[in-house]
Amino acid sequence: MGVATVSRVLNGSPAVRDETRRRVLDSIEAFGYAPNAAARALSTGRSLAVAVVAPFFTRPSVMERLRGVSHVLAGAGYQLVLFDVERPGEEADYFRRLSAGGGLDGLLSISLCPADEDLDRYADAGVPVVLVDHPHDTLPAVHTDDVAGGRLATEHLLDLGHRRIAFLGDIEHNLYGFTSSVRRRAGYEDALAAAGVEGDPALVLRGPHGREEAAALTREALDVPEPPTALFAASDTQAVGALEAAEALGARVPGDLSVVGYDDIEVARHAGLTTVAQPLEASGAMGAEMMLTALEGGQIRGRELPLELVVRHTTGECGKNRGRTARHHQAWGTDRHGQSRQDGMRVRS
Amino acid sequence: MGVATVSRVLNGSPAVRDETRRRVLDSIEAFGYAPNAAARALSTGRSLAVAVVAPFFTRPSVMERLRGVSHVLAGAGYQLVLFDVERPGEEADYFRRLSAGGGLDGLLSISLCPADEDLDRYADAGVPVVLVDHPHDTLPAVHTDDVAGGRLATEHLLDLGHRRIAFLGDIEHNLYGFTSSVRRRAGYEDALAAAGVEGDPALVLRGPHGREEAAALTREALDVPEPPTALFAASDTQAVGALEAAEALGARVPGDLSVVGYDDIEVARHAGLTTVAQPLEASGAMGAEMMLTALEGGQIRGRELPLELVVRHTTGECGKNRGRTARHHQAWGTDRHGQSRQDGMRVRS
DNA sequence: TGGTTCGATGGAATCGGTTCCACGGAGGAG
DNA sequence: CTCCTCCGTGGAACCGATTCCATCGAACCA
Repeated sequence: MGVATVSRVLNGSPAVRDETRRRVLDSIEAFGYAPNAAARALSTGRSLAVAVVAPFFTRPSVMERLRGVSHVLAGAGYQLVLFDVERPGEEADYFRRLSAGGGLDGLLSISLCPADEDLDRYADAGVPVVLVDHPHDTLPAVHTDDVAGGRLATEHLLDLGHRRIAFLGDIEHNLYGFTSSVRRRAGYEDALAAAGVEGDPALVLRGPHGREEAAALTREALDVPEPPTALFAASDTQAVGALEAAEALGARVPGDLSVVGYDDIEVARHAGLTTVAQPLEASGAMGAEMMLTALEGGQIRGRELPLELVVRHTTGECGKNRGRTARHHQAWGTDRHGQSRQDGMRVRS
Repeated sequence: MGVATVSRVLNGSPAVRDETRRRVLDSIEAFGYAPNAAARALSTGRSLAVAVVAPFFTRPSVMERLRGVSHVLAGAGYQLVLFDVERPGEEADYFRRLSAGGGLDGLLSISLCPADEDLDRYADAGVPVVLVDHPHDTLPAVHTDDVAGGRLATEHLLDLGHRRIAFLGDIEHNLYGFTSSVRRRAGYEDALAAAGVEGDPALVLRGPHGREEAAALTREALDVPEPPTALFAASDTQAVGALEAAEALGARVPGDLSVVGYDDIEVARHAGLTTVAQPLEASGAMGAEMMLTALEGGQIRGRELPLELVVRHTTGECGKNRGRTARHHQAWGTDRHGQSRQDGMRVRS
């Protein structure tokens, strides 16, 4: 039994007699032999591992995407190497190091994008790059139409009769390079303009991403003579912060303030939040599928996923002071009235 | 410039003249050279990667532990290879495959434990194994005293005058091999016995882990002539399910039902849940530190982390029908009364 | 000035696979 | 019967690092 034959058996080559194959497998069993992954990687030039870079713990939505990625990669026998971006700027480090021969077969980036310089190096090295939740001109990306999403949310509020609608989002040039908030705001302004509502700069709130920060901004915005009657937050996390602020000020939701979020993360379902839903887990799964195709040498193109407005219990008609205080809406699961809290009415974009 | 010199420069060997080092670095820059990770791994026998196996998405507490692991490993320049256990039994597959030369330097298992057979193979291969959230006789493990935690929670309820105290936990022999629920229940029974309260089998609720399942069990348990006045859940997820059930039946929390959870995951802070807190992120970090020590050839021993009872707003004195309906407590952040919802009173174990 | 030591450097073996290529034997055709 | 083909198998080169060991030169001491 030469090494070549053993290798052929291990790799399922058909050019081995059945009897030989059996003999080899028996010996492998007897010796307790296990192939060395590093040697195989060196020889084949493929490590069967994909790097996944993202701010996993900073943004809950990213976790749900990761779940889809993990499922698909594991199913295909690929290893998932996790690079968590804890602080802004850290991702640049990862991207640089990975482009310098990290030994990974592919790079999947969630909500972030490598610098052009690094992208060139990936291209030179033949390492495919797939983006999830970040549009790109040349790279294959799984994304949604943030502008349409912003419009969808704002139109919903306009339809309910609201005219003083606040926007709550991220700082425009944040250090992570997140850009979705900017586009969602563009959709918000499109919708306002289309409805002939003049935008009020005082109603555009922006700050670092986070529940607390969002709550602080909302408290300020509500504590004025003529507060907004509705608010569109560029993420569910920020929307939840807004709900918290409304509660703190004794404002009823949706009676005094209607709130729409974005993403439909798990907490939105629990909070009964009306929100723009995008398929989070599916986006990760799709990104991973694209990565697999690219790794097999196939051609891939970016894909856009659909958005859906999920109407739950934090939005209502303007002026009707029905509704309870905000905290009443932060209830779990189904209520006694038969209707499920988990799923509200769904409206396709 | 021989290959040996280049290698020495890359590995920071002092046996290189400064001028030579500079010349080598210049050439590396000029050629855009990047070392091959697989070749290095083959040559050194170390891949600088650690496998982390856990049911990440099934249990929120595991995510928080992962965060600690990720931070420490990244800081030490190790790669984190994620193996998510989606379905019971899947972990056995992973453990087997990894023991068969996965090419990883170490194995860190969260809430799960490999079979003895696989452990033997890891030992033979010289691959260190560290357990987090799972006690073990021989393996180094980061764990807490679940029995003491169960006692802590139950004593709190007893101190408040409760006598009919229900326990809500996992099926004893669940397919994942989780055992913490069993030990927490032991602490619960210890505390009852010590207080001279006779246990009632009808008050011991067990089912598959999950919010919905917990809610269903609690609904049944409350819908009897003489329902329990308090409930200790073996996890926050289950406790939240119990809160949901209480709300559905119109039971006030803590007026009609006091609820204590376990873990202190993020949702517990938001729900104002009284719970037994354990340092989740720190447990992951500690496990990773231990792994690093083992990888450097050091000796490591298991460590026990402290528990703490965090009293928030879901527990109150027995018989006092104060309190609002359950949903009132599911509020975010701080309220207007000055006291922070995030942190309740803390009681050391 | 010659010999010795020490530090810097380069050549070559090594890790453990995959795969090209050569070889041997069996079977079919002329 | 001989030749050719084809299939199964084994030897050896190769992937790209690390590292042992030999070599070379300079410095130091006698």
